[in-house]
Amino acid sequence: MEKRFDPVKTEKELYGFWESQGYFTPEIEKNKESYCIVMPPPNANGSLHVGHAYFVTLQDIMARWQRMKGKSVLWLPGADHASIATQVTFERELAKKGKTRFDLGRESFYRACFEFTQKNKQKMYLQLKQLGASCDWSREKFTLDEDVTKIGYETFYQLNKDNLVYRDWRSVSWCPRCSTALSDLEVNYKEEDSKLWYISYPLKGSEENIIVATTRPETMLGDTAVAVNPKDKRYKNMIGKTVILPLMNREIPIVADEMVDKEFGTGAVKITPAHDPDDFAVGQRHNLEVISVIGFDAKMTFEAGKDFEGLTTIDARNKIIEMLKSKGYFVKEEKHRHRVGMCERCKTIVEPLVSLQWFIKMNDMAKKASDAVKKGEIKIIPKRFEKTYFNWMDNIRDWCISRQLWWGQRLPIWYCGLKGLSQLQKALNPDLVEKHKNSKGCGEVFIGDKPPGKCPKCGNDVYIQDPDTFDTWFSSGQWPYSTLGYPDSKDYKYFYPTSVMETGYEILFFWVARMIMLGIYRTGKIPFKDVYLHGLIRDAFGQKMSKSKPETAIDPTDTINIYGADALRMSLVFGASAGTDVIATKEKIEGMRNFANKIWNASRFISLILKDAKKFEIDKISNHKDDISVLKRYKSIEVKINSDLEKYRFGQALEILYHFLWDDYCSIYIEQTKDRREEALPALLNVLVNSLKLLHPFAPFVTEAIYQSLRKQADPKGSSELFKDKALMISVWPSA
RNA sequence: GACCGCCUAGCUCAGUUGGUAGAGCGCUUCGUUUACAUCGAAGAGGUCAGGGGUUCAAGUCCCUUGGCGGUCACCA
Repeated sequence: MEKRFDPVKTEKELYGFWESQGYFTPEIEKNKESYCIVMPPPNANGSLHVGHAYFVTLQDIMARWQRMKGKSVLWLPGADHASIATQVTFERELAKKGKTRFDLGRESFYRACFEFTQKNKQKMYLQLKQLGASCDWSREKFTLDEDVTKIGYETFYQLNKDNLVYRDWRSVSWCPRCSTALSDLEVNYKEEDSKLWYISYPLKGSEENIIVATTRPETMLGDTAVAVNPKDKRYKNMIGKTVILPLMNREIPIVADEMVDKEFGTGAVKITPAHDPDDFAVGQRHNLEVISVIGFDAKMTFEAGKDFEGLTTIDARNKIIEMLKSKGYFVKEEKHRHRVGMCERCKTIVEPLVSLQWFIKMNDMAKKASDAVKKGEIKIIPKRFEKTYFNWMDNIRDWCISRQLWWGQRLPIWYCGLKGLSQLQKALNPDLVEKHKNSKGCGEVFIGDKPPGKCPKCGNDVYIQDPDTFDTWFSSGQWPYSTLGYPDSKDYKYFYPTSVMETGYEILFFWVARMIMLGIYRTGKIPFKDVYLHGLIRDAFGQKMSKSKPETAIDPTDTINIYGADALRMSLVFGASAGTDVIATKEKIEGMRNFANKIWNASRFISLILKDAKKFEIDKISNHKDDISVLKRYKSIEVKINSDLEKYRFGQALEILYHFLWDDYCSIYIEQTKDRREEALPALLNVLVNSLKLLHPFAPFVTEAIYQSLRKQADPKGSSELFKDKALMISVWPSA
């Protein structure tokens, strides 16, 4: 054995050995218990960062541990096309070349994205292998694979059959940069110092006026009412009257609505149904007209009038305030802090706009998903997240699933002729409009793989597919059963429901909640029994690690090339606990590299004894008090580690091993045996090998390397109990 | 505003059902013969944020105050 453990030299070889032996591929054996983790598919739009390394480590720990415990373990790897995230990333690449997606056109853009993701996918898979991920590559899936897509579409058809799919006008958050609608979850809010402007709206045929307060004066051009609280005495006699909208000279009513807070501003609110979700709701209750003065490019529209058309919202705001001042409608302004929504992916300020979108009704699904956790069928670890989960489920809103993106799974929705497309869709897809400009048709909607040959209503034979794509979480939300080949495959029948979903707490709603809802809906069963949520990886300053700060960022591949995968893995798990963030530093990685080397050297010492030993039986441990004692101490940590692993306390288990091996085994026991080496050899070997087994899930490479080397030297034929297995990875887990 | 979490050694954090305060890194002193300097030996360093309560016993359970962070929410 070399004086130092050289991870770079050994790791690749060992991974190849495991893989070639087929250790990662489980057998489906009826009398063997199954254990399955479906890997959260990383977005195929870049390479893996330490956050990924963390989840890989945690899942690999579970997979290797359960495999050694004798279960038939499937850890299924995959990658996500990540619709919006990838489109944004790829468009940034294009922008560097001075191009937009429109320069490529939809088809070549899609093709280019596809190639981009395939390339990234290969890179990521290589990184997963470097990390030692014991996943079954023969079952690898991509969210756009034909079989996966098919299962996803079928779910949509079933939802449609169950009347859970509908298309409706709604105020949705619109990202002008991505030019797509977003779901509520895809909008992040930021507090901003702004102002509250007070504007006077004159009452028709009267000297009186009503003063409204607004944070967005530019939307006043689209006002179609003023609302007051019905209980507000100040305005009681104004309800039902008409005001003249300044600058536009439009007559709009004063309506009463409970939504208005008497205490805020003047207690009178301007209502712009087109550009505010609350106002839209008021508009629906009072049958108000929707006038869109801000377009999908975040500029003022024709409806805003010729003074403003084409201006950005900011320019329009300034101009409006000027004009209000000069015409005497401006009352005052106050400092005000309020929240603006930003696109989760590209950070552009979103615009609430009314548009026609597809939705899925969520109430029933949410109820069942909530119950599954309440009844304990699904356990969330750590438990405190259950409350967060219930909170969200109890206030669920319908899910806007249509995105005006090019990269993604196209909606399997067809319209008879151009008439079915919304104004928005026509504006965003001029090619499509041009191609079908002479089409007839009644706009009839068909949902399915292929439209009927002729429209049953009007007889027209040209159906046009909806140009929109699915929210990316619609496909990943079905991951546990779509990857396993629902409903007929052997895999599905054997491995579903899966054992544990290990993922980050930040996607509890985005993903975990959706998987539970869709899983129960489609399969009638929960998709997984346990949910283990890990925290974020932060840098030495407690900041979220990012590539823009290379001095503290830790790149998994670079780290592995210097310190080895085991060191990186252990550094992420050591001292960590579920749901809490982890700080990754070079020092910690070095510490773990030192630990790996420490065990290596202890083993080298034993290897040297082995070389000189004449007669000894591996399985025959002496009666010497030190030998008896070390076995006892080993046994006690074995019990603790088993109990910690059962409770998902990986950090704790690793700490115990660290101290047992370093302080107890090396510093105390090995020192005790130095003058009776041969006699102590069986005990030295026994405790070491069993400790290596316990450590293997955390540090698969060093432990396997040592095992292979000792076995080769001591018992190459595997005739002893201790070395009977060809590899540590498939040896039997020590448990009392 | 609601909910959740955090405040433990200089730094970063563990601490399972309440039972004598822990780790890593850093720091101090010493150590080059036989596994390992990616090491060894010895050591310093904490009223577990403040206050109150339950208990034979509280970092751990309850109440409360303060600071920090997160998530959710339609206040124009």
